[in-house]
Amino acid sequence: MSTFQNIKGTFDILPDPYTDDGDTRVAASAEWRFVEATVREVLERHNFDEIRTPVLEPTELVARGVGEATDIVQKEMFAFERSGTQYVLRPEVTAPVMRSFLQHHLDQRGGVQKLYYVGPCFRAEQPQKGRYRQFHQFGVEVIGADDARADAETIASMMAIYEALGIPETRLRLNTLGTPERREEYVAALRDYLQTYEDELSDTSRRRLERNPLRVLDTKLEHEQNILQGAPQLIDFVGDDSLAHYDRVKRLLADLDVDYEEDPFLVRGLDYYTETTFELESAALGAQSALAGGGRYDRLAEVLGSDAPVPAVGFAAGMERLFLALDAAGTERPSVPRPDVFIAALGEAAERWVFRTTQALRDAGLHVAHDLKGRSLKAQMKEANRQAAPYTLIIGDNELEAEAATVKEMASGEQTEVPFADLVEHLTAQVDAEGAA
RNA sequence: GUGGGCGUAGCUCAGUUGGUUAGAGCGCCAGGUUGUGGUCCUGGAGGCCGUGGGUUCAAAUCCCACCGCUCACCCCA
Repeated sequence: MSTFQNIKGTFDILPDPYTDDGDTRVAASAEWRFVEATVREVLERHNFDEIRTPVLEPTELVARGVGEATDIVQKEMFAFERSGTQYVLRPEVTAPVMRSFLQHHLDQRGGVQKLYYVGPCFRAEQPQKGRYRQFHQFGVEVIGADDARADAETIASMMAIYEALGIPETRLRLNTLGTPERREEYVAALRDYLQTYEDELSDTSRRRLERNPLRVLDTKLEHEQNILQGAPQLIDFVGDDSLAHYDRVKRLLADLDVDYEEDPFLVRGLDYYTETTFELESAALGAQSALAGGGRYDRLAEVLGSDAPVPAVGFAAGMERLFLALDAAGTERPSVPRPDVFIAALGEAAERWVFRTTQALRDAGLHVAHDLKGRSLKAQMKEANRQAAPYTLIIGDNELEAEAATVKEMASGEQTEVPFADLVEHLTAQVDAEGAA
C-alpha cells in the first residue's frame, strides 16, 4: 500500500474492471473508450462537431453563467486564486462552451453551431453512488437557433445515444419554464400559496421556500405533494409564444416517435434555463436517477456579456450514471485488447532476434507482445496464454539455425515452421483471417 | 453539515465463550518438463488484523477515541 490514495470522490480507471468499496463496478479503460466512441459516433452522425475547452475557467464565468444563487456556486466549486487570477475547475460545460462561442465568434462559421463535448467536471459535493467530485460528462450545445427544431434535435440526439448503447427503461420528462419574466411572476405566486401552508412544510421545504421556491416542487413527501396539487401551475403563467414553442417541440418529438411525459413540476437547478426543459431518468438507478438533463438557455449569452441575444439549447449527461445503467442492463462491452502474437525467446541470441522481429511485426501493424525479464520458456508460454494471444512464436537456437520460426496456434496447440522471410506476410494473413471470421 | 453501514493477504471473505506461530478460495511466483501455455500436483512469497489508547496473564476478538471508506438526506450529471 502506498502512503497515498486517490482523493475522495475521485476514482482510477484501470485496464481491468474492479469493484470499489461502495460495491460499484468501475469499468475498465477499454469500456470507457468504447462508450466514448459510441457517444462520438452517434453525435457525429447527428452532425455535431467536437469542441474542447479547458478544465480551468475563470471563477466569474461560472458564478455568472451558472448563477450566484445555485448550490454549485454557493458551495460546490473547486475554486482558488493564484497571482491575482481566480480559477475554478469547471463544474459543468455549458457556460464554458458559450464563452468559447462568443470569444471566437463561432457564429461567423455560418449557420447553426452544433457542438459536442466529452470530459471531466468537478463539484465539491458529498460523494455517493453515481455522484463524484470528479465526474465525466458529455453533452451538446446547439447555438444560434431559437426554432423548436433545435430543441427536438437536441433531445433526439440524446435519446439516440442511450438507444445505441442499449439502455432500457428510460423515462423522458418534459416541461417548459417560459421566459424568466413570467417565471418570476409564477415564483411570486407560488411563494404566496406555499406560505399559507408554511406550518405543514418540512424544514427543507421551508428553507427552499426562502431561497428558491421552485425547488419545493421537487419534494418527495406525500403530504407536501398533496399541498402542491392545489398550487398555482407554472404552465398557467407561461406566455403564448412560449406555449406555441413548447407545442412545436412536442409535435416534433411525436413525429420522431420519441416517448415523453410532461411533468409540470420539472424545474432545473441552473439559472440559465428558459423555455423547454427536460430530464432523462433511469428506473434502474436509485438515488441518482438522472442520466441526463438539459433545455433551452436563450439568456446565457447576454449574461456572459454578449450584446446580442444568442438562442441556444443543449443537454448534459453523466458518464458514471451511464455506466450504472449499462451495468443494470447487462450490456456487453469490450475488454482489454489482446495481442495478435506473443514472441517467446530461448537464449541470448534468440532474445536479440526477438527484439528486432517484434519491432518489424509492429511496424507491419501487428499487436505484438514479448517477455521483458528473461524468463523461462514455460513462464513465457504462461504469459502468452494469460494475454490470450492467438499465436505464439517460439525462437531458440534451432530456429535461428533453420532461419524459420516455430509458430504455435494456441487454441489447437498446432505448430508450424515459417521461414523468417515469410513471417510478416504469414502472420498478417493469419490475423486478418481471424479478424474476418 | 446530519444520520446508517463497513475497515483481516492483490481480490472475495472465514476467524468459536478473548487462548500457541492469524486462515481459506481465487490471483501472483517457482518447480513437476535444463524447448512449450491452458487441466492437474507440489512448494513459495505476500498481513503494523485501519490508527492510538484502555481492560486483561493474554486482544483480530471486549471498551473508548480518532482516521478512512461508503450509502443516504440536501442538490444534481
